[in-house]
Amino acid sequence: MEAKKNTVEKICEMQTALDILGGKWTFLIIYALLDGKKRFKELERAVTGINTRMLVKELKNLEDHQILTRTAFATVPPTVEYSLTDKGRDLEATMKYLYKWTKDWM
Amino acid sequence: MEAKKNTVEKICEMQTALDILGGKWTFLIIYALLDGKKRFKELERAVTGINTRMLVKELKNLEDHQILTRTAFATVPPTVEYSLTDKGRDLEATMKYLYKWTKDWM
DNA sequence: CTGTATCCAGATTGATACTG
DNA sequence: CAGTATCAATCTGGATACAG
Repeated sequence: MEAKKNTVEKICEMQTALDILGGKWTFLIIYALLDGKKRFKELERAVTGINTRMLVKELKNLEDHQILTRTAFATVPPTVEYSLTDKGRDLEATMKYLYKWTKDWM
Repeated sequence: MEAKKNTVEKICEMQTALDILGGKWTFLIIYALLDGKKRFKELERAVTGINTRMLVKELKNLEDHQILTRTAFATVPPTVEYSLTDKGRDLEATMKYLYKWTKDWM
């Protein structure tokens, strides 16, 4: 019989998740991809204020953790599409409630 | 007639919220307070890995934004209690889904 | 278009020591 | 217990310049 996890244990688990998701831009990038795949430039436009260097870095981070996938096409000029994996899309509920909170309180 | 907000606009709104919530420890502190008020030392123990300086700073930040309240009692030694406001407690759904995601995928 | 590389200033974080 | 103070290390932002 498994004991119910206490708050401290839950926080430790969430810490692992927030190591990945806790970046300054991470949530916003995921949110931007919820309505479908986007190209690099589209993301740069969607996530207002981010710069190229940070976007590259965050995308790499999220790809490393299988939250999104990167697909490159050998076109000229290059086309690269980013889209959420199942793991990434599963954050939709979290995002939806975070946005609701934003609307209600900000 | 109000047009439906597009993703870019929503991201801009969420940016304001994430300016407050996006700190490295913010979500964890709020999560720790969801099951009731806690003292400074209790929070320090609950949020594994945080140090005094950051906890002070984040608590101040969250208090400034009316997400939690700070109540000091003139005892020896001092007692200070932190608890969520309605605004803070309204993040419960977001937290619940974030924890669910953590359990499912980490 | 999709990045990489570099420089630099400023903000954030962490460890430690100390106060009332 | 509940913080403050201080210093060093790390992270981040913004402006370029440039490559495939």
